[in-house]
Amino acid sequence: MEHVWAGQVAEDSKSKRQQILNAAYDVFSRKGYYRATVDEIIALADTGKGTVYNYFTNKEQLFCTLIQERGDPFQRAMEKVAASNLPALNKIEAIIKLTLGFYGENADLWRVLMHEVRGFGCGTNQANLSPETLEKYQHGFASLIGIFEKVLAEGVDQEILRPINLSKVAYSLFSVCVMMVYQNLVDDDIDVTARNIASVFLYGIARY
Amino acid sequence: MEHVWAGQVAEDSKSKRQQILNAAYDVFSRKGYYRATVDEIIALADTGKGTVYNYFTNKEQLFCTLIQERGDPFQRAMEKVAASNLPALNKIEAIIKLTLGFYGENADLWRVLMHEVRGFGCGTNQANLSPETLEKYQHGFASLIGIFEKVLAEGVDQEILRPINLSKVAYSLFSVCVMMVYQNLVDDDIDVTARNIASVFLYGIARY
Amino acid sequence: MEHVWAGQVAEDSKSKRQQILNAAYDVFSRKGYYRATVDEIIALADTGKGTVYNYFTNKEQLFCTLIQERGDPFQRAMEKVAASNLPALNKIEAIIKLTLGFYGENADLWRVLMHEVRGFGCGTNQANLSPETLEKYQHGFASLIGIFEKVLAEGVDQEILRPINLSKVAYSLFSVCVMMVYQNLVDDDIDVTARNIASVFLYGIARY
Amino acid sequence: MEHVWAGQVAEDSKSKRQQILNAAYDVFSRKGYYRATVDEIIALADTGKGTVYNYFTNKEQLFCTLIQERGDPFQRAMEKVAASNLPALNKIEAIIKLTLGFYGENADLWRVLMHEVRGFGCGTNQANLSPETLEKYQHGFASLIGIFEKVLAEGVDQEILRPINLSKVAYSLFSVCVMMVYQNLVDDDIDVTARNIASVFLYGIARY
DNA sequence: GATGAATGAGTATTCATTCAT
DNA sequence: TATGAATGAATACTCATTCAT
Repeated sequence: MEHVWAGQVAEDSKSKRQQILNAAYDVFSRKGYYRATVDEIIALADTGKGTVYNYFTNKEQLFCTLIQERGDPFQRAMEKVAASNLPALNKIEAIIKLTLGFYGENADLWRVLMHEVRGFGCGTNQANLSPETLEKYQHGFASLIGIFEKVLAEGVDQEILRPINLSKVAYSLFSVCVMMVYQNLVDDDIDVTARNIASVFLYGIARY
Repeated sequence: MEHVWAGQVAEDSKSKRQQILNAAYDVFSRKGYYRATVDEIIALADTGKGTVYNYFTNKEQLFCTLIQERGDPFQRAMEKVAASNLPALNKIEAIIKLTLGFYGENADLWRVLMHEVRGFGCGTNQANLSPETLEKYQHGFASLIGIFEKVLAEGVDQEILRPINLSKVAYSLFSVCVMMVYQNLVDDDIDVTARNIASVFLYGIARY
Repeated sequence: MEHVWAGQVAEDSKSKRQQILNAAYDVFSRKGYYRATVDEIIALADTGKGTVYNYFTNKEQLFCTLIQERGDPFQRAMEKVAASNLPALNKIEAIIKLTLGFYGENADLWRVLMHEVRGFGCGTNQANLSPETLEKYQHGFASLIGIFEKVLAEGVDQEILRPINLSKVAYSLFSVCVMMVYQNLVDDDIDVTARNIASVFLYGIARY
Repeated sequence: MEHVWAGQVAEDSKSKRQQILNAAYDVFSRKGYYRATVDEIIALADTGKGTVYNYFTNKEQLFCTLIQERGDPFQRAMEKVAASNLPALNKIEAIIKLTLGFYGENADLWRVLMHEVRGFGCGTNQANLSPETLEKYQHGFASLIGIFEKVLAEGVDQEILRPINLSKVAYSLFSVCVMMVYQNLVDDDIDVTARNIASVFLYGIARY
């Protein structure tokens, strides 16, 4: 696409893949999986159509790569917090904060993902994505919730929290985080929002 | 239409239109708006293609009819509870219960609706549905949340609840209800789940 | 459609056909043959869809009936003038006048007809109308031109006109009449326009 | 695209796009705009359906391209004659000849165009083509007639022609040309026909 | 590697016509 | 006779994917 000097070419060939990923992020976020077209992606990435298929076997695999590259660091960060030796309550606040931060940054793309993986991991799917892909993300989602559960379990073990249904509360906490993000209800200072969420879940909204 | 015995007539009068609506419910629920094809709907409804367009002007209008016919009674039921003179806490539990019940019954279709109306009412849309339709449902969603807020506000006024950010808590409560439904975490006895959700929000999960 | 007294019914059943024809005239004129829909016609005629097919076997046959009912009187009027014993020049002016008048009144519908009968009667058709229908109108058109020729021939025989190619001049005269109508170049007093057209053809536009 | 010998290249560079245009010319000419189907065009052009939409945005735009590519040279040729310094009478004959030639070669397609642009530029349209397209061609038609008028005006100015209604005669001349073509009344030697037409208009058909 | 021309399966929608009442 | 619900063939257009250069 560029008839320039060699150095440029080398850089270009390295960045082609990234250019495509960046463009794909943009387009998938704005249009959703189905309405995103390869044509729009290449226009934005300034590449040829074939190039996409050199790096990615599929529209689907392109999408998955995107998800993975962005999601993995988050997953690892969450696991790191869970494995740390912070006090239980601090851990709870920390994972809330991480979750708010991550979804805040990736709101649009993850909204798309969530729809494609229909209903946060359940059901009778016959979606746009292949069954294998679907399963993968459902699994990933489950392990994310697992982290919430694990942290909550610590609180229960340490008798800081009442004996609760871990799974339900984990899902609830997660859903509230996501909802706050999607409704633009997260304060400029994420810490504040995280603390508020934690506060509601810990102490409730009733007087006394 | 048929000079047969009453039972038949009753079935027939619902006939084509209802058959189509039922089939559409099924297909939209399983496939989402975009992937749902009119062809599949008519195959399931056992009608000709033209028949769909006799009763509905559009794929979109078919979808909207579906949503409206199911959603309106729910909305009204919610408003009725809000307008009742139950004690504030009972109202809260009641709207939670209604919400769990409604989403439990319409889980799949409302999942689809929520995706199309992107992220529960926000954002940079370029969806499958027309802007007008979109706006309508965003408005409907907002008024649903409004009911949660109103009921919570009563609790605050009556000094049963602490002074909270009504909007945030309303969204939170709603999101938890929906999440419970979508994760199949609702007990056979909805009352139990409703009470548990209320309990967590009111008194928190911390000991003391 | 009306639950009225018998007399009315009798009138209605007679007028249904006419109502449909009137509506059809309107719709075909405005939309052309292809874009005219039976639905629009019945809406205008205030009849049921089936009724159209009681009186007319086809959309095509409905159109043809329309053409015939309007065209036949014109054809006969033309023939009458041709058979009259007016002086040749007066005959020419008379058929010009008749033509201007007829096309003026039926401009839109005849525009449609002319298109369907592609190119005033020639060629490699594969039109909307059936071959038989086509042929019929091409024949009708030919006999119309024939009348022009016949009248011109009289002029030549009587040595009022130079020896000309009758056919060419006939077609020319006709085309000018139609063009005047379609371009709204016909004066309020048709006689004036007819005389002008005759004048140009008879004496030319050159000085001397 | 092909590293082959020149002849091949020439053919190929015209290749798909031109194949489609040729096929489209054929089909539009035979079927008219509405009945011409993209399926038939691609069958004739021996291409895939998508290919058509790579080169043309629309069925309409395909049609317009066809018209433009053929019509523009004619329009320019006419303007050139009008701007030349031939004697007025020769100009008249020349534009008649050009018109006969052009419509002779493009009879079928222009018949279609004329119908779509309803009645040579008038009226209550609700056509198949978009309003913009329509307007464009109505304008093009008007400017064609304008050339006739201009040339006639010269004759009047030079007192070769009587003071006539330029517009009416212009339309008349044009309509006669077109009619001659559509009725296959043009002689093998176009000059002859052109001279005859001019002769009738200039000197009339009456003796003396 | 990079490209983009070519492809065709897939989809919403229209509308003349039928036929049971 | 009048009706209109039901029908399905027909049609423009989209877009992921391939492959020759």
